[in-house]
Amino acid sequence: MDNDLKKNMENAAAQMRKGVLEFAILLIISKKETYASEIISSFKKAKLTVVEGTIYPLLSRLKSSGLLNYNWEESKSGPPRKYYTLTKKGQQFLNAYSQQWQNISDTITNLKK
Amino acid sequence: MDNDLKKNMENAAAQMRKGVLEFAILLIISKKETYASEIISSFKKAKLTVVEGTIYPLLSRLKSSGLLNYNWEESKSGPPRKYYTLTKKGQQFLNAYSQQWQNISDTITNLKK
DNA sequence: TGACACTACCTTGTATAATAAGGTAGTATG
DNA sequence: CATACTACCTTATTATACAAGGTAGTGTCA
Repeated sequence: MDNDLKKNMENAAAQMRKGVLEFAILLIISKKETYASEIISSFKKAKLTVVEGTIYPLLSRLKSSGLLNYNWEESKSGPPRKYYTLTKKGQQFLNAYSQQWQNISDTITNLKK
Repeated sequence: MDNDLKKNMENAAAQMRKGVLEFAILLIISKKETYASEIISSFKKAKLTVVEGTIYPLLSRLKSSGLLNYNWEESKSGPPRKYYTLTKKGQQFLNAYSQQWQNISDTITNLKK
């Protein structure tokens, strides 16, 4: 069925997103401190769907691994937000991630030839 | 601990590999028909470690999803090999994968700015 | 010919993690 | 004060990478 193919492809896309998710989040936070809901919106704009059930546990993981910190900040239009920032360790980690990304990206480029 | 950081980074690298694994395998097979052990060697050369326990189930999955076919061929130096080829559906799938890759790759590039 | 190395296949059990679904609570607004 | 909206978080399910271990064909050489 064509539907089958479609479903498989969505699944495949999801697979790929996963791998870069953590990297992308660290990248985003390194640019400016931000909170979960805003991150989700950013991804949506970039056409990379990420849902709440994915991002909250992930941010918690990164926090308890010492890559992120957060502080509560009041919002003028809704409940308070957890603004995340990169720790020094998080920064080191992001650098390592960048290299990994480069390596994988090069590998794919080579395979395509 | 520094060791902790190291372990985390290896883990991160693994995460990233996962996402592109299926795509990379389809790419490799699209270039020339090949068998599991040879694919593992290819990855090793590209510094993307992949082990048997990963690749055999994955190839089976791709086969039963109709993306791959295989045929047994005798070897002059060892047991017979399962040579895999892309089906038409596999080819379509690979094309979709390529677009996905492009999208994600572009997104990362943008986030880096 | 029989022991060992090598290549190639495959399976089982475990751990991790993304996702779907559903829940709590603060703030704003008519 | 009811409703909408935003933002947080948790639980149960499912998928799957990997470590470890197993089977079997072929080659080598003493």
